[in-house]
Amino acid sequence: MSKAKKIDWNGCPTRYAAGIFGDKWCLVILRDVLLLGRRTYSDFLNAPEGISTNILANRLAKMESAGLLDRQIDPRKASRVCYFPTRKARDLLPTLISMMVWSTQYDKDSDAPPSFAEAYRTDPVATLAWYEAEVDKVDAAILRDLEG
Amino acid sequence: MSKAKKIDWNGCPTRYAAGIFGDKWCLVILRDVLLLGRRTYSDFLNAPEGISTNILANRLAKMESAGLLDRQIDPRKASRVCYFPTRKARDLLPTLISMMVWSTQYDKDSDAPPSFAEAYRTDPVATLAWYEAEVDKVDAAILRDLEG
DNA sequence: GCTATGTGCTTGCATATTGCAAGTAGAAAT
DNA sequence: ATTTCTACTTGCAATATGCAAGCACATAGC
Repeated sequence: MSKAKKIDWNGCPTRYAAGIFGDKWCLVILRDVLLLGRRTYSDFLNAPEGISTNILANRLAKMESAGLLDRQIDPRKASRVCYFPTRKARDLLPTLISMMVWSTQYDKDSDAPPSFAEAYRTDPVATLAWYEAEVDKVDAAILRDLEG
Repeated sequence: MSKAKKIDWNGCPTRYAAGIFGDKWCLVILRDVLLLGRRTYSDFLNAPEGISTNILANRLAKMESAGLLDRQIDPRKASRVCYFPTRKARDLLPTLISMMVWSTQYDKDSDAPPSFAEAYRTDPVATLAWYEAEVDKVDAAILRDLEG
């Protein structure tokens, strides 16, 4: 007899995106993994925002099953787990950057250098390419290390 | 394990953006007001997502005080209230659209026509300009009516 | 004026989600 | 052998949400 008025969050592109962006912790983890080179549980835990351990575990699982993070155990040090951004996550870089450009414009207390938004406005394609390359570099370095 | 080089700057634009994007209901209202021409409390209430009345009132107040919505009472019909997107909100259009392009790429059940993402990828500037113009048209029509 | 309806909320309460502190399990280091 | 490190899990109190109802004020029709 369940009325099950559960709405389908797929379909509408905004709703679908809200599945990740509509959660501040997912957003912060996305930033960490795409822009700050953080990869491990404790990396995320030690971010200044102060996520709590249960929420972190919950979000990492959620983002892994959403196909955004790739969970890999270090073969030479099994107590270490790395979360890598998938292509699907990397494809969110333009959105993240666009969001950050907006923030630097409207947040009076923003510490981000004006050069960031300026670079993006001058040449968005090149700026995005630079960030993409940075993600690649970080991933390559960590993977190289994992594989020996 | 070698220390991965971190992209480093002092502030946190992601956190600021998370104030709006990190809440699914704010995102939905933003979509409604920027892309679907919804302006009133009941417009938002009748959206298929089914926001509840207390949450809607709470988010409208939050978004108004965040400078995203401009609350205006119809001078000729005082029971009607319109929420207009501010410039600050309009400047989120590129982020919203970028997010939606990503969704249409990854949501298998997406309702959005492929032409949407295609148009954006072919000519992002023109596509954004078109959406901006749409917001202007809707606002102009409502304002013209309000002011007589 | 009197009633009905429309519009934009507020209130109360059950349920769900979160934050915090503590604990646990399996490596790894000493 | 014991401590520490890393990645979690668990329990519980606080907070946020969903749902239904109610409320204030404003037109609209009679």
